Amino acid sequence: MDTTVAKGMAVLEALARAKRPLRLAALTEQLGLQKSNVHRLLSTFMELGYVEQDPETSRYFASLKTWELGAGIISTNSLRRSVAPHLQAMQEKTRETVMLTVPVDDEVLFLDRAAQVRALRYVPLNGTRAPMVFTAAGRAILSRRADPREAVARSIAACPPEAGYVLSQVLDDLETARRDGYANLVGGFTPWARVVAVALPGPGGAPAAAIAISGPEERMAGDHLAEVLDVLLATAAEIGEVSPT
Amino acid sequence: MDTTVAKGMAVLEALARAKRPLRLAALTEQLGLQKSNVHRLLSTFMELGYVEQDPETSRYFASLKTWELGAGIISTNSLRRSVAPHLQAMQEKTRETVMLTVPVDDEVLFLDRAAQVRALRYVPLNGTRAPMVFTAAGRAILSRRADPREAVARSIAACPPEAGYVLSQVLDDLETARRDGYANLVGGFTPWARVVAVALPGPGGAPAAAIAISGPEERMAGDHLAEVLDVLLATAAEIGEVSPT
DNA sequence: TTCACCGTTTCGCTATGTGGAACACCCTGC
DNA sequence: GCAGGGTGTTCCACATAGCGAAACGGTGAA
Repeated sequence: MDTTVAKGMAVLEALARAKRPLRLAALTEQLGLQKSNVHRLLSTFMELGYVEQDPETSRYFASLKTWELGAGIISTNSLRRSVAPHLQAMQEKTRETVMLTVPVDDEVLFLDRAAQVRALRYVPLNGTRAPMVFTAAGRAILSRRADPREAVARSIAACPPEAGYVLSQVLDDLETARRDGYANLVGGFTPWARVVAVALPGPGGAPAAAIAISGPEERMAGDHLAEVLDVLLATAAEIGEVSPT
Repeated sequence: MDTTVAKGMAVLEALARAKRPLRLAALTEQLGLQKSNVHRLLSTFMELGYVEQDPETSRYFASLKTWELGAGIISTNSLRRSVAPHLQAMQEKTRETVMLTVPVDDEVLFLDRAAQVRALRYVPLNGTRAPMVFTAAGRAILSRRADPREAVARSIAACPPEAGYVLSQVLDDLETARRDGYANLVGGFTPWARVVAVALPGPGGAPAAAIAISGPEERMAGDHLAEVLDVLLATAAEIGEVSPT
């Protein structure tokens, strides 16, 4: 284990997560490292171009080069590339917001989305995470897992207590989702919306991703909801098996 | 200078840039490092979650966690956030592809774009770089610099020789762009397109970004081109000064 | 079977990063 | 105006953490 690299990545992560430039002191405290240590790491990153410093406030922030790093990955991500056109098609057919997510250790990660421009701000940004049971996509994935009990319990613990999720109830919901072939959630991570989602199997059959369609609760009902579900399930069948990387 | 971190970032960068998982041997050769050294760095990154290994081929690739790192940055990038709505408006008015770029050491970095779905694949991906003089956006920025001669020369050297750019000619073009208030380029980084671009001033007046509109050469002419230019210049005026971070 | 190449592991050496402390520079409030 | 606490930055002796040559074990081709 290369501790210097680990510390460095912790610094970069902290800067990337922060909404605004950070003081050196804030970083050292947050990371529990030595002042001089953090300072040298920051100097190194600045020399490499990954971090910049506001000359006035001498606060540090991650540069666009750090963004480039990730942008290169997502552009070659085979899952996103293969599903993207289907997302577009679904969006055009339903006129609702559609999303692609993948499971990452008890959370779902929002990978891609397609939406009308005006609706974009109501959708989680690409790169955000949410507890699995807090989203329809996560529930669709869990409902396809062999033994989700443990993961569900951990995931519930990660949800805000106001959600009031209890294990038995969520497990029942998952069973329903399993039978129906899709998950249906209202009042989760996007409180204003009803979201329906279906898991995409990876090689071996285990769920490797999920596609979801989201809309205002009052609109996601009746005939329109039925139509949305048709599109969702048909698209999932069309995509078939995906490769998780 | 923290050499371990520098080596680590070089490894991550190589993995992120690669289109497919890389062999250990390929990495060591490409980076000129020791086999065991690269191996330990990779192990560290795997432990941290930034790198994964294909269990069958034992090839290494950067994980989605690496993408998350950058995704966090761009979502809070004030330049992109403030310009994005203007990009959308320009796209809707002109029906052409519009882009936002920033200069990064003699290159332009594509930050954001708005396009009709079908046209998306003809546009550089977010996160791509191109030599400044090879793009209209870069030329718009250079034309607003006090003394671009040196940067222009370096940038020409970075262009493919087939482009056949010569210093005096490019400097003339820049002078024209300076007079007109916009750059106009055909046959550059996107060979099939005519691109017009205008620089956005940062605090202090130095150009800090550029917005560009791109379309097929035959369509970007006559009245339509005039209209496109109107929209471009009006939007730039509307945006005014931007903050470079 | 042999050979060549690959990823992985080991281990002694020393170069390298460590962290405590001192420094220089604001501010702010007495 | 001057002491005080707060910055970010620099310094340096020490020991540890990373280095790299070499050996190992597995796989596939000749």
